[in-house]
Amino acid sequence: MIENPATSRIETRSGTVGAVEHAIAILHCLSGSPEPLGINEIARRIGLHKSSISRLVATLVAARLVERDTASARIKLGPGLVLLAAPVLAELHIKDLVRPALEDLAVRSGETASYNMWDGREAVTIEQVPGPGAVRIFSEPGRRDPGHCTACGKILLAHEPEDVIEAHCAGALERFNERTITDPAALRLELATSRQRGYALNFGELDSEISAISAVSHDAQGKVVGSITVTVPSYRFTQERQEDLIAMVVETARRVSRRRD
Amino acid sequence: MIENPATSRIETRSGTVGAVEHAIAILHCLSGSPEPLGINEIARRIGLHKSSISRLVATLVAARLVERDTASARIKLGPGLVLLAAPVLAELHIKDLVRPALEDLAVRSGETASYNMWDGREAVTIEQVPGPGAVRIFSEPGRRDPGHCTACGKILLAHEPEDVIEAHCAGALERFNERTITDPAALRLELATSRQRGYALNFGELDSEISAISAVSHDAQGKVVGSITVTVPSYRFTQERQEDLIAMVVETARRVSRRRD
DNA sequence: GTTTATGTTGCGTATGACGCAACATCGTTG
DNA sequence: CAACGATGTTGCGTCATACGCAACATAAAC
Repeated sequence: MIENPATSRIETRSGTVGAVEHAIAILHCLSGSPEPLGINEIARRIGLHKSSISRLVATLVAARLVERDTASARIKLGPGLVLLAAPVLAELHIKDLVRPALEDLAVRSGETASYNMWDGREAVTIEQVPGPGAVRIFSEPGRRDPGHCTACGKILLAHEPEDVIEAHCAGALERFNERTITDPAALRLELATSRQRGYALNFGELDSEISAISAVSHDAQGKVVGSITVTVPSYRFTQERQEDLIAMVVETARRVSRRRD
Repeated sequence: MIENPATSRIETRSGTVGAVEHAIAILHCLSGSPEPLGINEIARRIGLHKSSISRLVATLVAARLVERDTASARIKLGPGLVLLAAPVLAELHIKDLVRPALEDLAVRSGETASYNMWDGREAVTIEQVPGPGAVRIFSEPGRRDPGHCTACGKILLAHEPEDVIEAHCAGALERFNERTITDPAALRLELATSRQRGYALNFGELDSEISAISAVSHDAQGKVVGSITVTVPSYRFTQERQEDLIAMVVETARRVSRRRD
């Protein structure tokens, strides 16, 4: 029903409930935006009528999955999500396993360390520990990184099923600078390489001043759940440091992948 | 419209979208259950047909808000919730403000400290730091505590709007032992007292071996967002310790309520 | 004042969400 | 091994309802 270019896409699959898909689209839409959105803005992005969005939002507000910003009356994600996510977070051992590992990594590497997960479209920063240096990379939890031009995005995408990778490569690969990989074939190769060597690199492909290394972590069943990333100012990303940093990232990723719950 | 004891209730309000309410009911249902649930079990609790639940769940699975347990194929909350909650958690300063405060409190009090939020029906443990002692209270994040017989439940409920309090007092107040407050009038008084003195106490009203102290924390706008709780084995909850513990809890709650974002 | 943007609320219609029942799988038990 | 029970998915018809429209409210812009 749509051909709106820059929208959070809706595709009415069968065997699923449309209204709920729309509600979820709203959540993703808000999650993708750094600031609260108005009803009209959401309607524009999703491709539904104002009135429908208004009612859907009212439903989500009642459950506190979203809330209205006190000042602007615009809509943002709400505390109800934290309540629902709490047991999942506990099971993922974010606090007692991932966070200490990130702190350790940040100290040893001297750079910002983060933990990311793949949301089906992009990599999302879940947890982050800034490096000790004066010049440091800063990124808020919730930040989203594209799959074709960031270290965490590439390594997480590389571990998705083949059809997801294919769809992504075939889609629009936005160019951010001359380093960005925009050729589908080149990206396919890059992902395959990253997957088999166990880590992905980013040489300023999104922002030329920022480089990074990322490796995936597994859960007790061996399923990929997230990735450990170190983000480094490009001018510090020298040949000799790369080896050490890669080793640290890979080792940290393995450490948080501990067997057993 | 409720006479079903152990169900996540549905009430079809106007101006909202029914199907989405049902999907949210499923999430709450799963959140309330310590273990994964089958389609039939969910259908029973929500009061919808198997087939409807099946389709709703399929929709939620596609968005990874829920997932199927690898072993049992039953349904539990999924990692997509973590992705959505990440930005909200950051804004609530759980990691950089609440957690350190809890660690400090756990050390100083020698008891388990936790942070809880109200989900509209019960108090939910968001973050928790076990005490240093050999005998310690343990509670998983995601754990839910009733509003009429726990410290965090009482203090959070006491700060809800008047109609919520009234509805709760008028509802079924389950008796767990001889200390549980089951008289509506007594509960109303208890809540009012707790609110005005700034903290709530629990003298083994849920489990006679467990006592607790809890005080609310505010956000930058002064709105109540959660509560700080210390949980103490009842045999250690002596008169002389109470004063000190109360002071610590109240002070910690104020500390995490810092003005400023 | 006029004008533009933004959000909520009846209202009719056609879409689709629900319940039913048949069909698959399993796991269990005699 | 057959027979059973319990569980989950999938057409199918129908009635509820989610959607778009348009009018109304508010508020901001110039």
